[in-house]
Amino acid sequence: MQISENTSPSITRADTVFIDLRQRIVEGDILTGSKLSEPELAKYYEISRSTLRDALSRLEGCGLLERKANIGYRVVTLSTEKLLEIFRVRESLEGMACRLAAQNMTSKQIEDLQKLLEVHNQYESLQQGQAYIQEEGDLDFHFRIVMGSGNKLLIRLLCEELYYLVRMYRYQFGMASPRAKKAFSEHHHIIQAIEDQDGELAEILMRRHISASRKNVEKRMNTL
Amino acid sequence: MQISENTSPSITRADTVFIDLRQRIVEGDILTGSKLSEPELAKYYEISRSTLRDALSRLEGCGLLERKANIGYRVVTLSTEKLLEIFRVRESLEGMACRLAAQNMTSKQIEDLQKLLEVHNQYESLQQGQAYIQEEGDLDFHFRIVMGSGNKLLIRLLCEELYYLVRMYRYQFGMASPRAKKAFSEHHHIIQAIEDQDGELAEILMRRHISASRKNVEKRMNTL
DNA sequence: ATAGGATTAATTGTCGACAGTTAATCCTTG
DNA sequence: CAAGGATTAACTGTCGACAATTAATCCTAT
Repeated sequence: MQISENTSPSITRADTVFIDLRQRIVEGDILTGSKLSEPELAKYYEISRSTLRDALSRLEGCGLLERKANIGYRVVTLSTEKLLEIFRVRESLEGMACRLAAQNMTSKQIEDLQKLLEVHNQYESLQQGQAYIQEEGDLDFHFRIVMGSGNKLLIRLLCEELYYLVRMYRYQFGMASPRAKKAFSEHHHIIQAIEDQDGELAEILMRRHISASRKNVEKRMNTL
Repeated sequence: MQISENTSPSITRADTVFIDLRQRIVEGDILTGSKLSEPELAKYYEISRSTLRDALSRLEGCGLLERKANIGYRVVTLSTEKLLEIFRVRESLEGMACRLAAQNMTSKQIEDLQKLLEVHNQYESLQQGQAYIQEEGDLDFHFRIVMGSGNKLLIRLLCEELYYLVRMYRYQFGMASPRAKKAFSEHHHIIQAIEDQDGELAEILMRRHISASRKNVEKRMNTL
């Protein structure tokens, strides 16, 4: 007898190490560009190298590690150029996600999204300029829209891969954007377009929203 | 003394198995949805399970295999729904790639692309309706534009991951499109926009080009 | 003293074996 | 004879060890 379609959540040692390493890399606990010593890490986690390598190969699949034959794994290096590349990809993918979300999101999902934004608004009025919470909230917003697209490939590419890189940049580059107020208003307009089931407009607004962030980084880059 | 920035091409056993398995999966030699037996495959390639698992984990990163804990790897199953999802992602990503290509491609790259199209044209006039060569040529065209974007993240996502899935669908679904002539003319228009460095138009044309293919599949799906 | 090369150490790639989990087989029972 | 459960077999997860490659150290020679 089949119980359900449940994806057996049997957790393995490699899984837990994978998740822990991912967080340490994203938060900069393991330094950008640093080489990972397999014996050292295996000892740290008290696991064998085989298990560790299983976790490492998955991190490579997420784009957080790079590997060279006979040399080993390194944490990816961060650069403004790469960050701009990420913005371009996000602009296109999230634009599409937003278009699809406008077609596919249920009214309950939209309602939840609106509530989320109200919560963020309160935080914002409480702690003016507190970039951290705000930025995390921003990613929550984008996350939900991607989920709302219903496109599993989009969800995998963005939520399970690219967003970890994005969070890595925010942790380590300190993306305290001066666009806080504007960004909030843009979020509201995006939700409105989704509520109106206007996919075309929703895509345009999302692309502008992300494009503006990119230009903001470009501008700051040029003033340095 | 450093010789160069050369990415040491030291090939490993896992590399060769990875490449060979990828081809066998794409071409359907290993059946869609089938479970991979690690002992069996290791015996086939005359390698240990460790080495094999290294190759398998990389194939999972490419989206060609799926893995469940304590159960193993399976070849991804193909479906029309998934194919449509791929088209949506391609539409957005390749649209952006085309926009960037219009800004960044050198005149020599553009020239080569035009020559490629001429070659395809000759093939087409020679062998009317020979879908195979034509479809491969189509992917060549798209491949070069993505490369021309200069965005390494885009290149990785499309050329090193998604395009293998696309080729897999073409091999196994037999995507003999009735759009041959139209597609050729669309390619010409796209190149023209790139040559004019009109990124905005180039993106629109590429998106329409891919969207038309998607609609073609949707139409055929509804008639079944 | 330094540059170059040989030797040593350390790290990654690969292997085979055992442990834990899942699937298959067989037996029992209603 | 079918259904359920216990037993067996097979497979994946994990481990430690050896081989091949890379990095570090030391020695030699100019």
